Amino acid sequence: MFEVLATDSGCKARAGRLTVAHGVVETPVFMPVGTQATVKAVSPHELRELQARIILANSYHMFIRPGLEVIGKLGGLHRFENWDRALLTDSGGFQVFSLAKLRKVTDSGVHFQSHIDGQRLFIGPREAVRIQRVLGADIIMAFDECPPWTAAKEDIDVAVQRTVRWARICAEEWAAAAEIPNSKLQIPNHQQLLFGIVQGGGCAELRRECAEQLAALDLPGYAIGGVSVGEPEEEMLRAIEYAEAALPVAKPRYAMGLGQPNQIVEMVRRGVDMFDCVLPTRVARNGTAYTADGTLNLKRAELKDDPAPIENECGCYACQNFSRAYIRHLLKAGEILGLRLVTLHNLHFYLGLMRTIRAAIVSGEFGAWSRQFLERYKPREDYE
RNA sequence: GCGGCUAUAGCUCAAUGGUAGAGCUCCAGAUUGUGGUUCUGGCUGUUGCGGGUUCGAGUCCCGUUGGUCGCC
Repeated sequence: MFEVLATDSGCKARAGRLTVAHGVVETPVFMPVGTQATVKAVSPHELRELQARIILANSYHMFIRPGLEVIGKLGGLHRFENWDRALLTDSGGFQVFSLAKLRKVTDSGVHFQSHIDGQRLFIGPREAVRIQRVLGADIIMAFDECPPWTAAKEDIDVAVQRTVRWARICAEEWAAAAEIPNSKLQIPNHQQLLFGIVQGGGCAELRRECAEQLAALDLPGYAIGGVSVGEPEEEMLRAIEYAEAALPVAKPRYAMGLGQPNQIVEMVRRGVDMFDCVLPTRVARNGTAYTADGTLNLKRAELKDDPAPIENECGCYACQNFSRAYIRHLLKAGEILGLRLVTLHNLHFYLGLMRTIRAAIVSGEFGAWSRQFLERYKPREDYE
């Protein structure tokens, strides 16, 4: 299912191939985020044209709306959203911690209130796997506890122990291919790959311990979670290094929720294969485009009569057909096309970046290429 | 023509006779397992104009101009 095809001589970057039920995914890969069974502002047809090979959806959101019965009845998430390539669902762990109003965490799972209608619900490791079996994604995620970056070390320790315990239960449930109530969709177990999630905050020992415990389960892949939760960039990269060092080389590594283009290059260098991040799509909706030089705020007054495309060398639909002046006008006027064009551009940028990275690794030029890229790319302001 | 009301930031409007403000717009930022949201900053005034009263006037008085409503 996963093969490492080439490894850089100067760092841990590798080019790989991940084979799942709905196709082959070449890594390093960026996965556009489609939380509510849609990558916001773009159609599946456009995603195919952008050469997206795998996208995300979110169990938590699907579970509370429209609900599993609906998706089960409509034949699973692939058919529901008309996406025939690879699909990954997040377990809902993160959302329970970031969105739910009230929640009570016990060793068996999390009791919480829906952020939509206040309905009281429960998700634990077994529930998370069952939900994701109904949804039917190619890759499913273990149910984890994602504490805030600022949490005390004891609390992070508790989260790590729970996350490991829950991962074992998820693996059990996954292996058992249990009956799924209310589902017409029966997916053979081998068609869904379960990924474990490493927690441990900024603590080297906890990251290592968590990664080792999960590695012992011999899951098809591993994610690094508990990042993109407000930590400074350097600490984030260190957390990635701690986790990566204890993960099996032969399995894909997925950095959850990350990151900026320069951060992705840094993480590829550290051996990460898979990424998802809302930035290219979210920031597009606020009028910001990614370019090889950094971000460009398209609402800026100085662009009001600029005939140039967002980015000169870009081959995306927006850049091939429209000026900055026009796109700025659409954004200022609140027109939907503005959001769509910037989203298409940003996804084109991210997906193209990954193809370039992969080609550089394969040809042995990744070290030189990445230095050049990081030299030119001016990141957004530091977090604080 | 007569009478009433009214005139304050680009817009809509606040401000006991005591340092002219708010919302929106505009400008500049933020956003990392989603947030078309939201948040943080910033610019802008001969208070229609001319006089007067007062220690002090956006505020009170007189005149004037524009707007608006009503009446011959």
